[in-house]
Amino acid sequence: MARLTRSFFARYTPEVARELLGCTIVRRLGDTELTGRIVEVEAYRGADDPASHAYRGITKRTRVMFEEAGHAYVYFTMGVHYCLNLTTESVGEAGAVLIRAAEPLQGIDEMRRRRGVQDLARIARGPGNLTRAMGIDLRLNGEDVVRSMELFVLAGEQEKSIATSARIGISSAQDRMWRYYVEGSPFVSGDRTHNYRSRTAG
DNA sequence: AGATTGATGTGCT
DNA sequence: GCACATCAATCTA
Repeated sequence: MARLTRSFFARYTPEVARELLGCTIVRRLGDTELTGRIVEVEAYRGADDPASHAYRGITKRTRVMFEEAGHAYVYFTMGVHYCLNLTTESVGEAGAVLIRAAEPLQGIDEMRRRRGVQDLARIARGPGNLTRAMGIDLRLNGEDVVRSMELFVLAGEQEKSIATSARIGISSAQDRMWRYYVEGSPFVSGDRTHNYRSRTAG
């Protein structure tokens, strides 16, 4: 499968988010290649999205969300976790897709070791767990995933059964169904409440 | 300069 | 359901 291009990312964020489902995220660490099929994402935009880090404009942290699409936006949260986003939209328009969960494909033993759990379904379920499994931290903030050899995304089959819900851990903009996930996948995070409140779409 | 606040995960109850 | 680990950016003054 071919690598995702700049023009794939430089579009309306919810559309990019939906189409990232089924794509393969690749993390190269020297000889080892850690890969997973993306099964859960969330879309975040800018001035029109109160739930977004970019809502209040450009800051040191959110700068990358406003620049050229197709870059990694990595941030640290709760004193413990890193979260990986891929930037979207045109230059000057903020946008990013949070990668929330993936189905492990290659380098499973290495990811098990990094996570310290055996259960395949738990290795990359949840944004903090995914980055931990794949060795992603602030050093990759700003990485150009269109050109990088360390972190990139391969195109996949378009998912058929996609469900949506409000974004997890967000109190504002509850009416915006900007979380997308593969319906029924055991690799998806979120409790029964979140997934019950969702609806099929696509 | 100091305080506040998380786009979380786990383990215990 | 709830406590807690633990840090960087942002907010407040």
